[in-house]
Amino acid sequence: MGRAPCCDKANVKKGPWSPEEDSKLKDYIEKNGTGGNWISLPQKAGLRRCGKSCRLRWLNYLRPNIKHGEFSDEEDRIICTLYANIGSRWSIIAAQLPGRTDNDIKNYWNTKLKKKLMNLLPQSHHNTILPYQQISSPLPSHSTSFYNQPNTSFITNIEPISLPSPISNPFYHNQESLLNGFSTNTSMQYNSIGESVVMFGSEGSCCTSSDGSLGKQEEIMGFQNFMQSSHNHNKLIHGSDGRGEYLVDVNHHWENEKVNLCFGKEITTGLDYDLEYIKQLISCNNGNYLSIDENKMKEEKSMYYYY
DNA sequence: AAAGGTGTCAACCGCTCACTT
DNA sequence: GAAGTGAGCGGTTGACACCTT
Repeated sequence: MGRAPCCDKANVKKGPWSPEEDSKLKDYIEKNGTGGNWISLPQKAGLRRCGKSCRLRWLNYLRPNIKHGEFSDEEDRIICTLYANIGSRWSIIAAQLPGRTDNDIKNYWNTKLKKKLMNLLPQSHHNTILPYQQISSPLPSHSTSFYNQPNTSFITNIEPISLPSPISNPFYHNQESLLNGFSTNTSMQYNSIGESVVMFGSEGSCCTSSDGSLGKQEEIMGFQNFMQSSHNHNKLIHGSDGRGEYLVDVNHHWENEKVNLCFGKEITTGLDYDLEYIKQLISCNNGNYLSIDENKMKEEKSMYYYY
């Protein structure tokens, strides 16, 4: 049985929006809100448009604080980093760029940024800008050097975008001063990697028990302590494990309870990483939480801390 | 100047997910 | 639990602008 259409296709207008239609939609939503029902909105607003079309027009063009125009180098960097880590989850990437829409970012990536990166990379590196899931070769072990990890290592080293260089890469050295607020009363190991990254856990293995559970708990505790520090809000956290990498913006209003909730749920599920990660991003306070999959926690893992 | 090629981006399509009945 | 429904998402399309020959 096919699905019922969301609107009467024969009686809705398609194609570009006229200024009059824009005005009607904007006026209606400003006065009445969306009412949580896009399907009925066009009729109420006096528009011969599909509800989905109205929603898209509002979200991508009419709503307040939409940013149009050139993307900054910083925005480029964030897009590249997130794309390398989570792939084409444009809505999640958009959530990290205030004023930008997923459609905008998607178009920008497909038409400009991807080419920009390609032009900067030698042919042999072109596959490295693919998100992790699309890379056919296995993810290198964390026992290898930082810049041997795919994607993120070179992406985070761009300012503006530049090539990865194992020789010139300055990231891999310890720097205790980055660990402000990070409690060392757990036995969790950590490394700091240059001025941009702090790695939670050890490179080879951060587990302190054979099954990894204790190390995991300690890692979480350490992470929580770290995040509770006033020094460490509004930062990007990059986590990685044997199969994937992920990165989240740490909300300024990070709360301990939410961290517990988030971690606790994740640790007991063992579900597919990507799915759960996305769910966490969506469900946890504007998508600003880190998720960890238990099965993957048992593998080599680390979290990197960007600022 | 005209034709063809390319780039850009707004909008559409079809799908999944979450929620309700 | 199954079916129905709406919201939201990512991939794709198509119209238009601009560039090249």
